[in-house]
This record gives sequence, structure tokens and C-alpha cells, in this order.
Amino acid sequence: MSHPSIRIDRSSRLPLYSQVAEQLERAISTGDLAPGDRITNEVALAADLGLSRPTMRQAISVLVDKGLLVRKRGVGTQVVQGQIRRPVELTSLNEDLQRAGQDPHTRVLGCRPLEADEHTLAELQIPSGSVVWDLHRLRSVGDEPLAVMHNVIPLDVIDLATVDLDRVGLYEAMRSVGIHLRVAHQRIGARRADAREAGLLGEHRGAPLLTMSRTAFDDAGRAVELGNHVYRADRQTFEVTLVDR
Amino acid sequence: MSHPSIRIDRSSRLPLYSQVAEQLERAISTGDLAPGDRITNEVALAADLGLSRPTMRQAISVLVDKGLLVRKRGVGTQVVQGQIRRPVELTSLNEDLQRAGQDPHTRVLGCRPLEADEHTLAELQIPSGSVVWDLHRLRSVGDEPLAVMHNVIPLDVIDLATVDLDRVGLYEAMRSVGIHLRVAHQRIGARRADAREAGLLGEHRGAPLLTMSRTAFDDAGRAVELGNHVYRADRQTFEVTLVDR
DNA sequence: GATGTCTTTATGTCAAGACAAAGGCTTGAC
DNA sequence: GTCAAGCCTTTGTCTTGACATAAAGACATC
Repeated sequence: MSHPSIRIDRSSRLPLYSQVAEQLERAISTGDLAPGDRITNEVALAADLGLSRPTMRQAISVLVDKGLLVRKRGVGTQVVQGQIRRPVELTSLNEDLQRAGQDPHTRVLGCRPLEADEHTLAELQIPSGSVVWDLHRLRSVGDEPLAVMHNVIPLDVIDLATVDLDRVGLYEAMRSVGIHLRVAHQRIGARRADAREAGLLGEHRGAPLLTMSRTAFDDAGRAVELGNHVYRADRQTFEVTLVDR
Repeated sequence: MSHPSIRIDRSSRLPLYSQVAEQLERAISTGDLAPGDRITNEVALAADLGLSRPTMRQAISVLVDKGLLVRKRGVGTQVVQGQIRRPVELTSLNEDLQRAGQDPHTRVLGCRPLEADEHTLAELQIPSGSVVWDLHRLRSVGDEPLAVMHNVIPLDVIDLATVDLDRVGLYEAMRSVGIHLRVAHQRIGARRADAREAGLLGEHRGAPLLTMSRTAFDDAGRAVELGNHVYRADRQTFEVTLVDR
């Protein structure tokens, strides 16, 4: 029954449950809370920290949803026995790489308005005849090409002509004009590289590629981006954590 | 501002928030709640149904976490504009296929105890020298081979010798001995088929395969299963829904 | 010695209320 | 006519309190 030391700051604008969740997560990642450890029960923890039980419970729920803790009624809450993995998050690949200490850069292969085809209209739920941005980019790390990225974005979402996409990530640009991404559906598959992809990625034609198609929605539920990316299979995998309720 | 009709049954053993969440989800899937619709605010909904606001909020949270609804402070809660997709869940592929109306069958290629190697020991967090089940299976639908599956399971988790794995799914078998899966880490990638895989899957050597490695944990946080599966890329993709909090 | 029942412990569910903060709209001043 | 201030709506956060239910162990009984 491990009892991590947690300090809360009621003057902070960060929510209390969030402060607790962060410190619990840090305790797990530093090994302060070891895999298999049972943490103090919710009621006692809440009392110790001067919090109400729902608040404490919400903090724990954050980590349960992340797959770091498991709850069992009548028993307690324990740390999952797995090593910490960084799952796919709703951030751009660019930001992922930057955080990982890599030095990604991006070359714009093409960016122009285009009349949307049937499939695009359906995915983005926009009226027939709509015009969208058609953006092709190549992402690399150092000298190594990593991914060929194709994005489709409704014209009224953002004016890409005013954005320097060689230097600014797409998601970063969208955030800067007040678009908050909330939900994304992704479909991950694999196939052979065609001639164009092989050339861009420095692979042979027919090499296995990891494919990812994404539809992203903002906080008003509107579809704001379509992504259709292919990755060199030897350079990229996707991590996913599933939690059963 | 759409106001779905919801009935709650206080005598049911199903939690109230769960009843509401289910009916809301059904309203969305039937189109009763259309994409883009704003639903009645939490306070009014709770009052109408005779529930407290936290309970109503919990119900909505279920659907927000599933990516069906988005909330925006000061504005309201809206239905996401995307078509409904069935994401990867913590069920076996076998059950997924059965639900989809397919007729999957499984052939056991090999199942025997084996001393665990370094990597397995680390992933399962078990002491050096431990013995594990080493299970190889081929999954098909109709005449079409679909996946080559390799699982590793600690000996003390379940006695596979007493299970008819040609007829019973692995997860089903584990549930029947009281093991409740709660969390899984999955890593999805791609590579070329080797000779053995190509033969089993009816593909050419070098064909692109979708790979999935999974570590699954039970409700006590213990690692109980390792999966290392390869899928024919033309027959399988993975759906994932990401939600930003 | 095996089985069943009670007690303890901890999470699961639910209620009622309060204040904070963000977004959007209206109103008013300049 | 434009911009800013203020108001209203709605979700976000937090508190206190209560009862239900599953798991595990202790205990008594057969």
C-alpha cells in the first residue's frame, strides 16, 4: 500500500484533480510507485490531501483511462505491470518528433485549392462543389525521409496561402487561428509503395509501407482535416493503449 | 437544440448513467440525433430525467470519450460530424469477426510450454527461468487465411492443455477461468512476409503484412498475455479513435 | 477438513448545491 | 459605424453526504 507524497496548490489555475493526476503519473514514471503497488484507498487519500472524494476519484480516473492504473472493487487500485509507453495522441507527428528530441523538417510538395471529389465530400460532410486545400508534404528526420503526407482541408477552415508550411506544423497553424482539435478517427493499414512514394522515401518500389488515414474534428464537431499518410515501415510504428471499462 | 426521448428504469441493475449513455448512443446511430445537432444542456436534461447533474454529466462523458460528442464551455454539447466507426476494442479478433457476421475459424499450429527468453521475461515482468505457453495459430475466414497469431502466456495464468483452442477463443477461455482483461498496449507496424508466413497466408514472399504486438493486463495489473500477430494487409486494418481532453 | 456465512474494506453509483470560467450576444459609448 | 464592456448561457470544477456492491478474509458450523 504505497502512499506517494503529493502537494496541491489551491491558488494554481490548474484544476486540483489535474495536479494530483500529474504528480501520480510522475511518481509512476520515476518508479516511486512501482508496478504492482497498491495505492492508498480513495477515501484516505482524499482526506490526506484535503480534497473531496469525487475530486480524488477524478484524478485517479485520468490515470486509469491512460492505462497506468487498474481499479478493482473491494480490493483497491494498483499500478499496471507494464513499462510506460507513449501512445498515439492527438498531436501532429511533427510535435511528436520534436518532443522526442529529433529534428524533423518538412518540404511542401504542393499546396493548391481543388474541387473536392465524392469521397472527400462525404468524409468532410461538406456540400457538393466545395473547394478544399490539397496539400502534399514530405517529412524527414536528418537526411532520412520518413513519410509522405497528403492533407485535405476545407477552404473556410484556414487560409493555407498565408502559412509557411515549411516551418510551421499544420496543427500548430490551425491552433493559431483558434481551431481546437478534439476528436480524430484513424485507420491504420499497410500496402506496397508505388513508384512515386518509393522515389520520395528512398525505398524500392513494392516496399512495405504503413498507411494512416485520419479524419479530425474540432470542438464544434466539424470535420476540419483529412489526412492520408504513408510511412516507411522500418521507421514508424503506432502505439495504442486500450482500456476496458 | 435536439432533445432525444430517454426513458430510465430505476429498478434495473444497469447504472443510470449507463442507461442514458446507451440510449443517447442509439439515438445518434439511428440518426435521431444528427451530426452537428446541439443537445439540450446538462442541467435541463438532468431535470427532465429526474437525475442529478453529475449523473447526467457522467452519461455524456461516456460518449465524449467514445468520440461521438464534443463539449464546448459556454456553447453546449454537439454531435460529431463523422460517420460512426467501430474502433479497436479489448476483445479478441475472433469475437470481432463473429459480431461482424463472418465465420472465423482457427487452426492450432502448435501449443507447448517453453522457457521464456529475455524479451518475454521483460514484457511479462516474470522471474528469470519462468516457463510460458508458446501458442501458434492460423486464423481464417472461409477459405481465406487472414492472420498468423503467436501468443505467449505465463503457465500459472491458465492451463491451455485443457482448452480446445480450435473451438474456443483465447480471450473467451481466459474469461471462463476468471481473468478479466482491463488494459492492453498495442504496437502496430508493417513489414514483409517471410517464407513461412507467406506460405501460411497464401501470399508471395515479401508481400506487405500488418503487424500487431500486444501486451494485455488483467484487473490486478498483471501482464497475462503477449500477442505477436501478422495480418494480410489487403484484408485487415485497425480503427482507432483519439479524443483530446 | 471442507463449506458456507458474516464482517471488513474498497470501489461503484447517485444526490443536491455552489461557484468559476469561457463563449457568444447584446448594449452602449464614442 | 466600430469597438468595448457587460450580461447570459453552458460547461468545468469542487464539496459534502449517502448507500450499493464486489472481493477477501475470519469465523463458525457441519
